Amino acid sequence: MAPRDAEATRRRILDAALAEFATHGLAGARVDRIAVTAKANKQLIYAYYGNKDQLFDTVVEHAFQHAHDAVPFTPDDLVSYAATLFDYLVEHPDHLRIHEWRRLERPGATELERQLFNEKVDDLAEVQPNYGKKGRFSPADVMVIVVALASAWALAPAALRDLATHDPKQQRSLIAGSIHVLTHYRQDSDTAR
Amino acid sequence: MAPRDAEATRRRILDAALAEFATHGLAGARVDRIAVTAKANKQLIYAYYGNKDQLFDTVVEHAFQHAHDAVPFTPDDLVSYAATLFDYLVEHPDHLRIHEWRRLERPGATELERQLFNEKVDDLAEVQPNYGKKGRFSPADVMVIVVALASAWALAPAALRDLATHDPKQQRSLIAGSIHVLTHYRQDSDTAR
DNA sequence: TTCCTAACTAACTCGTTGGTTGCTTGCGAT
DNA sequence: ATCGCAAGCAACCAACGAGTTAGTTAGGAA
Repeated sequence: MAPRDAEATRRRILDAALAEFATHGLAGARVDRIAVTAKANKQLIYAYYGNKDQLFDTVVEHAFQHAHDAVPFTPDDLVSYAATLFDYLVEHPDHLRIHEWRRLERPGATELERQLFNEKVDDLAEVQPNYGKKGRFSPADVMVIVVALASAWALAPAALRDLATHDPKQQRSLIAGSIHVLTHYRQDSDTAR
Repeated sequence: MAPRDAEATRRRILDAALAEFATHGLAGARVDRIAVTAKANKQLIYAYYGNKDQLFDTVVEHAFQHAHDAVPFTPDDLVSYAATLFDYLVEHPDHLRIHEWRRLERPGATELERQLFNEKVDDLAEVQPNYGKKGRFSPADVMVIVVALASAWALAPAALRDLATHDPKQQRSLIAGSIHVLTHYRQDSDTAR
């Protein structure tokens, strides 16, 4: 398995690419560095993944699938879903960064991504059909809030994050609490100024 | 004012740099492109701003100051603060992008940034001294939530954003409503699973 | 008018980087 | 054993891009 194992080499390259792209982004990443980290010849990167852009796309797709598999969606319990998503982001900061780079450097959504979100939103709509009313949260808007809160501390400006809680346990507790409140105490009047 | 106006040239370069960095980031930006856009000679960029990195830092600092001036902080009315912040982000997508790039490519906070956030958090602590209790939101944590919600739609994954409301008015209403609920209905028990 | 300085410019340098080429090496089938 | 082919490699290259240099032009002061 050690020598001449194409599959293992592919994986080593992909892992190295994930690390490189996560820290430097698409434009900042260096193919040579990926080759060194992966202990693979540079040419193999091109042989297996085409070019830098395609390699990046492959990394993104993998990260997405990985996250989807690791964080099961529970439309009837958004509190624990947010908590699980939060835990995932804490444990895989590289994946979060990859998605940020991707949003900035490669706008647009892949088919897989679209499909996974559609699925989630549909599941949510089934459980909470009343969301759809005017002025209320649509299922997709609910997801937006959930995702935003789960990544709130991770995405906060450094200067602010330094002032806030550093304890992940407490962060998760605050996120879960917020979502609990939001899903149970809905305001009736329009957002008074 | 047209010819040989150093101040105007400096500003043109800065504007061009903002646009270039906002779309391509630090690593992806091209100094030559900035020079062309600014209708200035490349050397002037180096004469006025040192090098690419310093130019980027200057742009970031300017954007930060601009946002701070445009969005007055109202610690006693977080709902309207969030709404105003949201409006600013909608009207200045470049500034939001610049700050994202900055978080990814130039970690760490500048002195100005630290100072502005300290100020806000202190103001908030004064108005809401009870926030500090254990398990509750500290002022900084409140700010984290407010910022996260104000930028929730802007930062959502493309595939999800496509499914959610596109109407900024409604987005703002949902943001304001969420913050209203969060600041008025605090949960008592610890985030039940 | 003449000088001096600041604003501005064109053309170059040179290290870097994505991508390629031609070759060698090991492994499994015949 | 040997043939065929996929896996792997070192060296190369053209293009690019940050930063520099040596010079020209405008405009105000003496």
